[in-house]
Amino acid sequence: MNQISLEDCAEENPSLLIVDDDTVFCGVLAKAMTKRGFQVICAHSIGDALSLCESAVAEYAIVDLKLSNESGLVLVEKLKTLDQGTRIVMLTGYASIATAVEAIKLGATHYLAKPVDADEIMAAFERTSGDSELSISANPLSVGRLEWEYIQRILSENDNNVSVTARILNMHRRTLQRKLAKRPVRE
Amino acid sequence: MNQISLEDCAEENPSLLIVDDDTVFCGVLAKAMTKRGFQVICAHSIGDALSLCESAVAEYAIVDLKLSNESGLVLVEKLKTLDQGTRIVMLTGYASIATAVEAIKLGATHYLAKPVDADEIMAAFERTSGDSELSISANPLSVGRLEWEYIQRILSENDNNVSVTARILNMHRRTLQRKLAKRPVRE
DNA sequence: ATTCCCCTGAGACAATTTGTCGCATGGCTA
DNA sequence: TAGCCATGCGACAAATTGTCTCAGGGGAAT
Repeated sequence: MNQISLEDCAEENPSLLIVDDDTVFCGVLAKAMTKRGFQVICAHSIGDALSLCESAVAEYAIVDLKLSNESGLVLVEKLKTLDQGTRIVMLTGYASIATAVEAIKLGATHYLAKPVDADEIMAAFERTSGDSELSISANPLSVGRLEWEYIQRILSENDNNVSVTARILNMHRRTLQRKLAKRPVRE
Repeated sequence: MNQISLEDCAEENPSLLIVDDDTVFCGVLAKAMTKRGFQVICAHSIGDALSLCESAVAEYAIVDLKLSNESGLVLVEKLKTLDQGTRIVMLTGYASIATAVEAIKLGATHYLAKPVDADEIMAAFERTSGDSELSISANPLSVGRLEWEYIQRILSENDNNVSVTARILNMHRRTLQRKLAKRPVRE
């Protein structure tokens, strides 16, 4: 595939903030993005990220949804507050429609499910709403996937409280814990 | 639990546009929403919906993603162009993260996967970004119940062919057989 | 009529997933 | 500090699934 370039940018080397608690992943991605012309900085927690942004807010950001016990969503919100123009791509291994909706509403530019490669992230940064012809998938979600999406939705509607969600869903907390620990069903 | 009310609205009966090519679903939903105080109008295609909006744009809208061979996404875009204030909930039996992201970027207020009930839609209209405090989840379906509803839908969409449905749902035919043999109850 | 092909119901048994309990930790509040 | 609740996680039994297999029942093409 062809590389998507950011040559059009006024800046020579746009700044990019990568926030993920997985240091290995962070490193790999940092390298790939540096090669694509970004000036990369990494952070592994919301606190780290914010202090790094004190001096200057990054123009681009890649934020993981699940940061240890914090939610990347709050970081998205804060980054957007600091600078409306920041383009943020949310990344996660536990993708769900519920969190995707939240992320976009909070101002994320795009939302991608891991695994992703650097080119996909580049494309996500470039994307503007409506410019893609989305073919509507003809096949419904698998039951496993449906369950995952539903659980994520109820969970987010209940402030991520596992115990409450388990009670509402009429399932055992232990079971919910185990389901949440797994990756969403491959589609 | 307690019903979510829209009493706060200036209007006595806010107008609601429902767009779905499934006339049966449309009818059922229209009835449910009327009971909840909306002045409901139904449309079964983008063209219908737009001509209905010529005189006055609805304050609320429920749009199905898959309208025959059209995409509900373009309708979302148009409705938002006509009136930025319209609150739109996107609905679909073919949910995906990609379309959810697109819908929100185009201005939809929320995005829900079928099956849903009227109370969930009410909650979606109420919901504002990031704010999960007023989570007044009515009485969501239990996961078991959700699965049952979903299976029934896919099954009927496939002419009650158990084998085909099992493949689509990515589950074993034997398992589907067993689930179908059980009572639909379990709330 | 016979052969394919696909659907269906159902038994049996192993592989997984859940239901339950229990326990330790940590935050919040009276 | 005690009481309450949420959370993570180990352990083991109970229940559900995954697999395989067999025995029909149409329908369509030969």
